[in-house]
Amino acid sequence: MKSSSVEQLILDLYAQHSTEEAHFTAQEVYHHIKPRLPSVNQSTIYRALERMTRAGKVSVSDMGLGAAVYEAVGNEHHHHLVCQECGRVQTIKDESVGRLFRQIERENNFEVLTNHLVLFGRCHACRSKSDPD
Amino acid sequence: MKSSSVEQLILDLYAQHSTEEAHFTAQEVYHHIKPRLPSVNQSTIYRALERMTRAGKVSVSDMGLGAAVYEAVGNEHHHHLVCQECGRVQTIKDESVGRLFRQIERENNFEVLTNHLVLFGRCHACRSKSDPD
DNA sequence: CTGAATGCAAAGACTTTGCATCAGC
DNA sequence: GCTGATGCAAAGTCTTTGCATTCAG
Repeated sequence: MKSSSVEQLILDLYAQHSTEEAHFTAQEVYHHIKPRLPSVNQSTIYRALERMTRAGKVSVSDMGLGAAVYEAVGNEHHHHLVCQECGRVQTIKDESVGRLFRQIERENNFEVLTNHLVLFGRCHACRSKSDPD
Repeated sequence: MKSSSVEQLILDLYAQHSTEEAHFTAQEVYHHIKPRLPSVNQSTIYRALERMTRAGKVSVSDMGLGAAVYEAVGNEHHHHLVCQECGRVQTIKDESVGRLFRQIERENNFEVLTNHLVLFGRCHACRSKSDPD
């Protein structure tokens, strides 16, 4: 099936950014697309993102921003560490995560579809600042 | 520091449920507390939950309900598998998750504070139904 | 022609906030 | 009296939805 023009623009947006850093809220996607397609409406963005999520083209997750973030689904899975104090986001590539998911699938008879793990905590800088162990 | 009466009622609510199943949205907490403390206001619940989260008494996570869910922080960490098709929630206790978190902490110099992992996917029943591998 | 995608406007849901009041120390 | 907690009402965001229109096959 051919993608709608909006879907293509969304994919272009992701293509313009490094895979690991490209995670946008629906609102951010909207503000990026709007200048390229001035007639576009917010609801169209929400509907396109939902369609693409169902189709496995993008994944959605909660990074603690009060809004869902979407990113393109690529071959390389990666995960994020979000600092609750300074908001810094670190990207980690960790095969261990995939291994754990496979193990959980086996042990629980459950197909894990989450492919983007977001963990919250405190980054090194914030730990050094407030609580020098 | 002494807890406010609202905090105590919230803790009571969690005490009344098995630790593993007690995850409520702020709205659900409100509707549980309201009959016990009719004067209570929604904003008080939100403020109490935020305070308790900061104090490490409850943890917050996104279970795909469109609202944050809060649960009491206990000694035993547990995690949830949420079926995207039927909504079923499975609880898993998995030391592997804790081990992975510790490993991520070491490798990334980051203190992981997330202690409740939520993974989305398809449960056994839904897999059998729609896609008998 | 028919189903999917879109625009538009409105509504819905969750959450936050400013301000006044109240309670505890 | 001061600080934190609460009530109240309003606003702010994010997101969904109903309906009419347009687009593609």
